[in-house]
Amino acid sequence: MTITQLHYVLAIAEHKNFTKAAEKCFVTQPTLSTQIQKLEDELDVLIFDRSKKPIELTDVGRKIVHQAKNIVDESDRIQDIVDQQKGFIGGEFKLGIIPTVMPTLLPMFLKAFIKKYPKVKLKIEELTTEEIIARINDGHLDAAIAATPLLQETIKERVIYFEPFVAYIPNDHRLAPKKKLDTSDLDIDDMLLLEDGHCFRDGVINLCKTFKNHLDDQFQLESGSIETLIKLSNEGLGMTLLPYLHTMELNDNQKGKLRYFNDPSPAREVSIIYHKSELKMQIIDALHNVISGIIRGAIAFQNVEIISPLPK
Amino acid sequence: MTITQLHYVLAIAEHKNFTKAAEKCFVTQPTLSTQIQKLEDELDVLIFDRSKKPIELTDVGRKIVHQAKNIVDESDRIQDIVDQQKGFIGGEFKLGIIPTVMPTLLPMFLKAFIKKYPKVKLKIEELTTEEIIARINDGHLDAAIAATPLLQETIKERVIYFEPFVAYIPNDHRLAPKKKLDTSDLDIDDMLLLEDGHCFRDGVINLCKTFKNHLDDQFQLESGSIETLIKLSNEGLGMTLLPYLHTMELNDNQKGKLRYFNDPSPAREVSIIYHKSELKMQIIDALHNVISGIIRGAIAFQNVEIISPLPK
DNA sequence: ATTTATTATAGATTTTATTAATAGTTTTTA
DNA sequence: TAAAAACTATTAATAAAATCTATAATAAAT
Repeated sequence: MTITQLHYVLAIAEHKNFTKAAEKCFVTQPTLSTQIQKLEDELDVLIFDRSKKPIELTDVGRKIVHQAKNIVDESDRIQDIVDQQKGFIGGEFKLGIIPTVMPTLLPMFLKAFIKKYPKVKLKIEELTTEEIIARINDGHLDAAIAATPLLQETIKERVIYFEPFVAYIPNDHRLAPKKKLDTSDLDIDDMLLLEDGHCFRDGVINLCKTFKNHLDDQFQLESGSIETLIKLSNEGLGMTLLPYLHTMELNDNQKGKLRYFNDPSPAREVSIIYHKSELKMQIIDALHNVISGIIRGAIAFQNVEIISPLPK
Repeated sequence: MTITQLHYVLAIAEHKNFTKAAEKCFVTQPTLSTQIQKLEDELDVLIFDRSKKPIELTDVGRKIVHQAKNIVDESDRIQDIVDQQKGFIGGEFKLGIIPTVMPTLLPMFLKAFIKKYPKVKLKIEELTTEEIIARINDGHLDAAIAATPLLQETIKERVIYFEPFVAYIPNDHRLAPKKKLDTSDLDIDDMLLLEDGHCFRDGVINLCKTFKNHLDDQFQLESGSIETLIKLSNEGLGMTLLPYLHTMELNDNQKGKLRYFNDPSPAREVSIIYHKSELKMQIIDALHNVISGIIRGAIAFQNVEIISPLPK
């Protein structure tokens, strides 16, 4: 049994197709077939059921794939150990970021990071929390920046900052006269929300639900971006809530519509999250250091109340 | 990087000598040298410091060896998974047994076990608890039978039975007239003990210490076997304590000298212990089942007080 | 029935691992 | 300090293997 064979097994398990898996492994399909057969001979079990289309795993196959993933992960860590020893921070690193964090946070730290760690090839993808969790678990992401806590057994979280919710209220709104808001002022029914799948949406709903038991499921309007929410609000279609960092680039007219919350302000917790196997931990450390160093200047709220980003 | 190379690394780390390691791996020394060099080239670090005699690990080397052990363990488990699937119980299995359990327990279960699982090649070694712990941790033992609890982070325990302590008291001893004993009757100073290193000795000391604060370190006599203790006691040199199973093969005259304890009788807990990685778990299960099935007929004490087998 | 998609097989080629013999070190011993 | 002993590294030949190209076989889809 070789580690290469295990890589092949994982690739086939993922693509359910010898030919595609072979491409991903940069070998020809017969190579893959032969190696899988050799492994199956050696173990004297069938790992794949080739009679089904697309190919399926046998029962033992499923367990073997799971174990193979362990072994491949653990063997990747040998290179990690060497890198750590040498103080080498480099290589490809796949980072996911949720949509409501991406446009504000990324410009703040990206330049500083690639300057400080030029050997890291960052591949950044905008993904929802749900997609991020799946991809961290299957190894397609090395880490991600998301709202926490996520209560995921297999994923570790390291808090970067707390970002308060700020209300954006049109001039004719019932709350416009108030200088500061309390969470009890909020009413989900005149709140503009992001569309389904955004955890910031779920955070806002959770916040409102704390003071309202039943949730009327027919919201008037939903949007895919915070910029749109602001424009809709300007049209008098309702108030909305913004993450603090989004308020920094507003013009003076828009800033006049902002209303902050009384302490403890509701806030979301933004963390760098990664698989519990802690692969590429040096790069995760580096990211955490760069981001929290930069964010410390821009945001420094202590007395906040964390709102869960999870739906329901 | 191949699993074979990792095996080579582990062998050299263990024997601190390329030539000996090569023998253990059933290859020639140049093969080993070449493979290690290839691995060192690939990782671009030195794993071994060949300037020292005997050879030493570098700092990274130590970490790599530790990780290599993980990987090799995890890859062994693939065969385990297959065996489990097939219901196959076989292969080599190295079992350690402490000296005070060996002569009584082994004859009881060995025959039944090899009859029920003829494909398992049991290799049994008599070892002290300390040796057992070391060898389970470094992988030289698959499991062992020892007195517990051992409070070892890396080792799991599965209780097989509780074995009461029984006093063996010469006719002229001050306790001889008593029908039943209490632990408070015991005095470490007229107790015949096994020599250092036996956990049964430590158990007896712990038992006596519960009622005596300071321990006089000058015992008159110490012996390496329980049979000798009985003979010494017959000579009037003091009383001694025996594990219950040892009392079953005494002759009638000797049985007359036995005194049992009032409930809850002091007892030792005898368990099958194994590394937390749970390799070869099917065989461990099989052993546990056979032994507890057999022991259930011979020993069935419930109301006992477990005495720790650990020194100090 | 024909096409398409997919895995298996065969034979040639390249790569890799292994060995035996030996060279080059370092350490031990006389 | 020289000789012997004990080790590891190197070399060259050989055996083993992994991989490739080309092709066959097979099953599903049209």
